Amino acid sequence: MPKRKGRDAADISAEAAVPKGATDKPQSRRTAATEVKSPTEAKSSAPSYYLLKSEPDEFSISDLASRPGQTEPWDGVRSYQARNIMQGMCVADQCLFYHSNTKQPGVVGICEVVREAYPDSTALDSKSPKFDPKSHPEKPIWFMVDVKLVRELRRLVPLQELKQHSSGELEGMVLLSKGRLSVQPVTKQQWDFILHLAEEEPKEAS
DNA sequence: GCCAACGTTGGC
DNA sequence: GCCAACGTTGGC
Repeated sequence: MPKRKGRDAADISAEAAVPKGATDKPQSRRTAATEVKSPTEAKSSAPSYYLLKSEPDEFSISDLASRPGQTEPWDGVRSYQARNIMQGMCVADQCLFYHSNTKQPGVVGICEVVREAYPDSTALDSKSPKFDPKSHPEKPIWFMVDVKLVRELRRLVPLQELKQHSSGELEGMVLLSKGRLSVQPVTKQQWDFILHLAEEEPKEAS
């Protein structure tokens, strides 16, 4: 049952929707990824990396851990930018699970894409708080992917700590510049660095 | 197609 | 709970 992940921008009102061309075609796979892959590499190679935000009051990493198969649709995304990025996701792509809008915002775990973008059922369900009357089964506007827990991190890596590296290893990280985007690409370098931080002892802020 | 007003996200 | 940042809307 739908719970919303992340609160994405705004209920989009009536004709707001559907920037033309945006709607029906999941853009070619991989375009949203951070690194452009060579044609030979394009299909079945290294995963791409992302960050997914969720408010833990709505859906936390432990909620994911307790789901059957530790798998859950990432529904409720209502921002075109975020949706477009999500539509670029492929099975086996890796995602940081980020807790937002909470006392201790930060990265808490890793999950992976186990099903690529398909229509978001909460947008089609008139009883859902995330219902969007403009989305139709034949012509859905909003999409979700299924994600499966890979593991929880050894410790929460706080946003505050990530910011300390904003002009170093994490320079250019989308989280640090586009705070509001709830589905974001992450580079492999950023990914590796954050996982590395997660293995360290917590350092107190200075 | 620019851009001011508006509304929301999300850190603090 | 405040409010800055920023995405979206809609007038022109």
